[in-house]
Amino acid sequence: MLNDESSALALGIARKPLHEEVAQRLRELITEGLLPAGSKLNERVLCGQLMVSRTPLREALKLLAAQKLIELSPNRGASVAVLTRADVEQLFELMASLEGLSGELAAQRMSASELTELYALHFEMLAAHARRDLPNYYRINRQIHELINRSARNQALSDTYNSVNLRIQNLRFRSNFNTAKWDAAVQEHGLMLAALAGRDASAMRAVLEQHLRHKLQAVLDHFDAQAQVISGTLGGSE
Amino acid sequence: MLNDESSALALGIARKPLHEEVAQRLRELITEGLLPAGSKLNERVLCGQLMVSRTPLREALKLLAAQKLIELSPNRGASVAVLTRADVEQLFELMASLEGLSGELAAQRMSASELTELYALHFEMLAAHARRDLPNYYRINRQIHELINRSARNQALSDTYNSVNLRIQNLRFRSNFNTAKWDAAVQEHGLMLAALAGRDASAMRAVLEQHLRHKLQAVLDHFDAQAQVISGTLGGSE
DNA sequence: CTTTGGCATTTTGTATGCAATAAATATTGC
DNA sequence: GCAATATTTATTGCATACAAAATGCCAAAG
Repeated sequence: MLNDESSALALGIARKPLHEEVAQRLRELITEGLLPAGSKLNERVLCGQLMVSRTPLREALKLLAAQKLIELSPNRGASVAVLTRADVEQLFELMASLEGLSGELAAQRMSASELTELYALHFEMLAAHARRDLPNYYRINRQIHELINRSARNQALSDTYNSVNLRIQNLRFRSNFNTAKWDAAVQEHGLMLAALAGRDASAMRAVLEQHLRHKLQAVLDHFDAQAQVISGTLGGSE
Repeated sequence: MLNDESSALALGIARKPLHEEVAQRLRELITEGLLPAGSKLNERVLCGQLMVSRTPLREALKLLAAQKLIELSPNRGASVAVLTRADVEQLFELMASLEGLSGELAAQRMSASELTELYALHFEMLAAHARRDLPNYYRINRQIHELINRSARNQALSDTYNSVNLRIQNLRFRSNFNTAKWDAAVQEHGLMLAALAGRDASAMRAVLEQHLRHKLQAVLDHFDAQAQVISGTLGGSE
């Protein structure tokens, strides 16, 4: 009854399982912030909004819970995962190591054509930076890190990286981003390219780990500022 | 930090969701080798064996698929994940980095009492080694690595470590284990303790990464030997 | 006024039924 | 006899019904 044929407009082949589509959509809603951290996920309501029955929805929720994007309490349903300050620090600590390994391996394994493509992306990024075009900067930045990841030639690493990245992605978007930090980040990207071109694996690791440390600092600054705002809401002038 | 499992004995009436129990049981069956790699998982059959209906079973399967322990093909069901040689190399490459980070952090953060406990476990392990008691050696060895992990004070790291470890655990159990390699492993454990006692984070990382490289070699030797056996089955004497 | 016990409602957990897809088998044409 | 196709069978995907648990409400006792 709820099976809508209008969405199956493809050539009949390659239809993804419904629970995967649901999971993907929910992931988007969470990382985009439309489902804020801590918000409760009522099954019946979500079924209505996503136009699916409870079975695929519940299967999707199990998936997201395994990725720690949501939390499931027995008999009390699901809610979007909330990250404490400690969680953020730990996730970035892990992420720094993963990026470090990724960069190290990429320095050893990246092909010439990949390096060429990376240079192209780098200059695109410089352009976005010069224009102070933040959305494009983020987009290209992500492409660069994806390319480095691919060049590391380690699927398990990429999967793990992406999984951790999902959990902190919404924070990264919302972090403090003053000009000084931005300039520093761009400069670090220059060092990354130099390390990769020189096949200097340890230098690459060092640059990426520092890159992540700086990013953590920006995120934590924003985190603390938010906490300040929330705790000061009662006394604040609104 | 109290998790769901550890607090289960609080008031006696904490029943775990069925899909979690099913997932745990299936995980055991896979890592123990009772469900060998590549074997097909028929839902109806498993329902009969585990005495549950299809709904919690399917939810459990989604969980295991997210952890890459099984693979789901649309409309064709689930099968236990098969690791290629490349998969094994990549998983160990990642694992080495995770263990390295874990050890590095543990060297900085391990408490005195944890270090004491680690020494105790170490000597127990030496005893098992002296007796050539492999099962106990494995058990204590695992406890040691768990303690190091706990001492790293990073839940996200521990979770990731455990997730990756699950995928290669069955291989580790079945790897080549001649006396020379065993002795070398025990010696490396001695170096680990020295590094931890001396709070030498980088030494700790180095030891653990080498430890994993050696383990990979043992696993790959066994992997290749198995491949040899399988490809030679036709010409072998039956 | 607070607290406690029980009822009603809501929400989650599990089982089952039906439809759709893929695999296996039988059948027909050559 | 073989290949291509129709038909049967088995298995997964999805929806829904029913059961169990939790939440909220309200009244009654202290």
